[in-house]
Formats: sequence, C-alpha cells, structure tokens
Amino acid sequence: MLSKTDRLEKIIAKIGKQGYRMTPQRMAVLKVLIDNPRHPTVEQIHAEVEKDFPMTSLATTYKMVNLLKEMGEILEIDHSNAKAHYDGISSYPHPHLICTQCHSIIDLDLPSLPDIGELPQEVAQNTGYQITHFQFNFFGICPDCQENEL
Amino acid sequence: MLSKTDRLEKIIAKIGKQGYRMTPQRMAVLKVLIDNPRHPTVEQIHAEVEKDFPMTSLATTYKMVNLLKEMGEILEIDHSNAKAHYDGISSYPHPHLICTQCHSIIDLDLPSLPDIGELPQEVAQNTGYQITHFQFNFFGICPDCQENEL
DNA sequence: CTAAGTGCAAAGTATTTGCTTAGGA
DNA sequence: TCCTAAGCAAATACTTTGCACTTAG
Repeated sequence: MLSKTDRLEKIIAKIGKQGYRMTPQRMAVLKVLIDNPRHPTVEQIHAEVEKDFPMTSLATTYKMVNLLKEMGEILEIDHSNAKAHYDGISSYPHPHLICTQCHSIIDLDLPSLPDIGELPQEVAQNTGYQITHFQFNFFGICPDCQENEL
Repeated sequence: MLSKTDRLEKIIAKIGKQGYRMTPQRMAVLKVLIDNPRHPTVEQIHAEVEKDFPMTSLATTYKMVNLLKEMGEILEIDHSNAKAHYDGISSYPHPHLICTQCHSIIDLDLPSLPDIGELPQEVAQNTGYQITHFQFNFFGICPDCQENEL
C-alpha cells in the first residue's frame, strides 16, 4: 500500500505522462480524494476544495473527478449514468451481469459463487446495520459487443 | 416458484388488500414486469404497455413501478436516487455498506466474506464477459439512524 | 506559443410532483 | 358517492456541454 504522498506523486506523474496538465484546481480535487476516506460526493469534494482554492467551479470538479475515474484512480460507488432497470421476475437479490456498452443486464447464476442468501444476516450481525437489500453487480463488455468492436 | 399466472393473481390480491386500486394501466405495467425477463427500464416498460394500452402516460408508469418496488414485488437494479459517491482510497473494488437514511457509506471488511478478489476472473471465464469492475453493496439503516428513529 | 483547462451558463436526462379530471369500489 | 389514480406539464436534481478566456508546459 502506497503512502498518501507517494500515491499523490504517482498520479501526478501519470497525469503528465498522458498529456494532461496539472492545475491548482486539479491538485486540490486530487488531494481531497486521496485524503478523505468518507466517500464524498462531487459536491462535497467541491466544498472542500473551495476552502483552499475558492475559484474552483463545480463543473471543473466534475471534470477532474471523471478524469480520475477514467484513469482508474478512483472508484465510483452507487451511481449509474444509465437509467434504472427493473427485475420483475424475482424479488430476491441476486447477482447481475451488466454490459457497459449495450446496457443489457442478465442474471448471473454461478454455482461457484458463495451462498449469497445468508450474507445479509451475517453483515447485519457484524455491523449492527439493518440490512434491507444488496447489490452484487458485475460490469463489463458482453461477448456480442466484444465482437462488434473488432 | 410461482407460475406467472399465480404470481399475477397474488400481486393483484395484495394490491387490493392494501387499499390500492387495480386499473387497466396498472395491470398492463404489472404484466410487462412479470413477463419481461430482460430487466427493462421504465421507458421500455412504458413502450410495451403502450402497445396494448396506448393511453398510459410515462408518469403513471413511473408511479406503478415505484408502487411495486415499495411493495417489494420487483427489484431495482443499478440505480441510486442519491448522488454518486467516490472512493479515492483504493482503486480495488470492495464491498460497501450504505445507509439509506443518512447516505453514509463505509467500507465493509468482513473476514467471512469469500475471497472477492478472484471473482471477476471467474465470472469472466464462465460468461465470456470482459469484466471491468463490480459493485458489491449492502443497503440498510446504520446503527445511528436506527437510534434516532426511536 | 498553443493546446488544454477553466468558469459560466445553458442544455440534457431521469424522475417526481401538483393539480385537475376521470373512474373504480 | 367518495376517494384514489391518471394525465399532463412544470419542477427538480444531478451531471454534461459549448464557448470565450486563461494558463501550463
């Protein structure tokens, strides 16, 4: 595990290597994301950035967050650019396989997957949360879209 | 596992029992959701409903879908009413615990959880998908919010 | 010097809501 | 009859985009 400082330097180097430029705004956003372990929203990031660097716009914050996301340096949680999809077949949670290209969604039925049905109770016991549901979704490119890419 | 017809009847009965009314529009939406295994969006549901019952508005379709969701009869996939959150600490996917009340998100580190790191490769091998990432998120009410509810 | 980044405001999407009319129980 | 549901349009909320100006490399 890299230290925060090392990580910061590594990302800065990577940004330069890919032809992007380092600006004070970008630096500020980057620092917040590396320092803040609370999974902030873009707005929260922006609010923190403003403390040190008041001239940063929300749009710029969005752009930097998206850049880092595309570079694979940060992880987006619980957000879909796409519309909501509904599973009318079963009301029991089960894993889905989602194609990020054609947006198709299929049920995933892997025998080797652990017994998912019991997990919510286990998580509840260990954390004190009242678990209502969960999402277990894999994202990727489906075989059809992979072919069409060629 | 109930047959589609049984399921339809069960839900219709439940709707009546809860004081809701059965209308042709609601029936049409319900049928689409029970019949269509493709995890449709609201817009897709609406398009199918329109074939049989052209007078149904998109807003009404939204309302019925939400009703069924609240009744626990259908499952919402990959959608968050909330804003996107970002995890800047690690670029490796790991489970999250999300409070649906205060929208806090914490990392979940359960030793008893199966070795999640290898799952993407396994899913890829079994399905032919090029897996890019996955989400493993539990939703519920955190201990703090449970207390404040009293 | 020049391509890339910024800030602003406007545009886009997906979804929800308020209000009036219609219609199920 | 009474009260919920439908339909429409406007509102909302988050995010993206176009464009003129600025700035990093």
